[in-house]
Amino acid sequence: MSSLALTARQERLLRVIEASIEKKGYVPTLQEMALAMSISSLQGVKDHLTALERKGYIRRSPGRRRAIEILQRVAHPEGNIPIIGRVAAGRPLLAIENQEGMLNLSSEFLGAGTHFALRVQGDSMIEAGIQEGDYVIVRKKEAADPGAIVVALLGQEVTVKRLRKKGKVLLLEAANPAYAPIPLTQPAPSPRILGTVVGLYRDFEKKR
Amino acid sequence: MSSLALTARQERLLRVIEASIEKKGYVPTLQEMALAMSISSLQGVKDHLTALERKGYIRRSPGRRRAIEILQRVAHPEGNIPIIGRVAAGRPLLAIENQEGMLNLSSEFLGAGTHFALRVQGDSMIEAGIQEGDYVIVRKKEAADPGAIVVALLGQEVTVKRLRKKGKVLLLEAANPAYAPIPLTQPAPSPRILGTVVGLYRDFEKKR
DNA sequence: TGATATACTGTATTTAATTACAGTATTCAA
DNA sequence: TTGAATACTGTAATTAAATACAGTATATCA
Repeated sequence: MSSLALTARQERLLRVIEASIEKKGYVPTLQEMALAMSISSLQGVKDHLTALERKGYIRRSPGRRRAIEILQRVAHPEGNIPIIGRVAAGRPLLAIENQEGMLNLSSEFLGAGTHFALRVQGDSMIEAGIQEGDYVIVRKKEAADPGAIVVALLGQEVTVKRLRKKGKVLLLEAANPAYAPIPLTQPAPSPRILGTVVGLYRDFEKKR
Repeated sequence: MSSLALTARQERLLRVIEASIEKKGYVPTLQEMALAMSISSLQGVKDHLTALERKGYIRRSPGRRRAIEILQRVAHPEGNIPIIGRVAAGRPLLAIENQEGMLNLSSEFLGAGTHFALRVQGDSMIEAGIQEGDYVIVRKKEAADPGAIVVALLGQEVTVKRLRKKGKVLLLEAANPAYAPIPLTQPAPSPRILGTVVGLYRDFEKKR
């Protein structure tokens, strides 16, 4: 199901169409697209649409007005958060290595900010009701308050821990007492907080 | 923000439009609406649209094609599951008494069937990782396999329990050993299974 | 080095889809 | 008891918007 890559202009147009559907609820006209893309001729827009259709991103019904069906989105819709499989430690700060899927939550539950979901491995937070296989919903944020459950990068590994303050030092503490707490002021590679856990989703059916 | 009530035909038309947007991604034409409504004249459809606009359910841009914006939905969109506050025991089988909000999950997580969400009260399932305040996502189903976590109606109360089979009798068992198991073959009022717990959502922020 | 894709401008034509007009039949509240 | 809203049929006129045609320029690949 891998589609051909889009050029910058083609992707831009697809985003314009997606934005109109998102905001207004209907497909824009060629003239509206041309305006949004700063193209004076409708033929320019049409060429892009033809390319988008050929590449499998949209489907048109010839002749009919505004009959563009989006088969494959490029922009994340509002409230759709990516489930990431692996977190890369390099630059940019949080590169999404392989996106495993999407989790859609209504935005009133998410609040502001950028979110991602992560599948929990291991049982270090079992005492806090977070089990292996659960998806934690994380808001990207490099600082957090003591007491909050955070996602932190320890070298190459990503862990879910509770942030604690012991005197003056911040600790990453597992809810399971079998794991030792890790001070945040550790020598290289220093642990880095990626975000705060704001939600949790568990699938009782597809859990393996 | 209370709008005027819709007649049966007006509501039907609004559902037709919503269905097209949901499925195809764009607004249907008057002729398509007429076909779906079994109306032979476009004027009939137009009259309904005028009524829908006057009542504040849609917004049209005069003259422009397929420029219908839905301001207020009547049907639950795909993947949007209602969070119910109270479950009524009477008829219909599961009347939604007061809807507290909506939880939107992408349908690949939900699978087929009708779903609703319920806020967990009490700690009877704490051992299974289900805490007070969590939202359990339930698929409506009157039967369940032993081992599944179910939502059952006990008289006027709704509880989350695990279904067990002991010999020939089915039991509703709390994960917390402090609670005694309840046999399903109990005298009146007999417990009734409302559905199977297929998912769980926890909000770490708004939890009170 | 010629073929093919991208990325447009500009005008003319066509048609899908809305709008307009003229009616009919019920129901319901003032 | 009449006026207003709902719920349509049927035809004709209009126009928003897609399509068609004829170009230009650049980049890339084989």
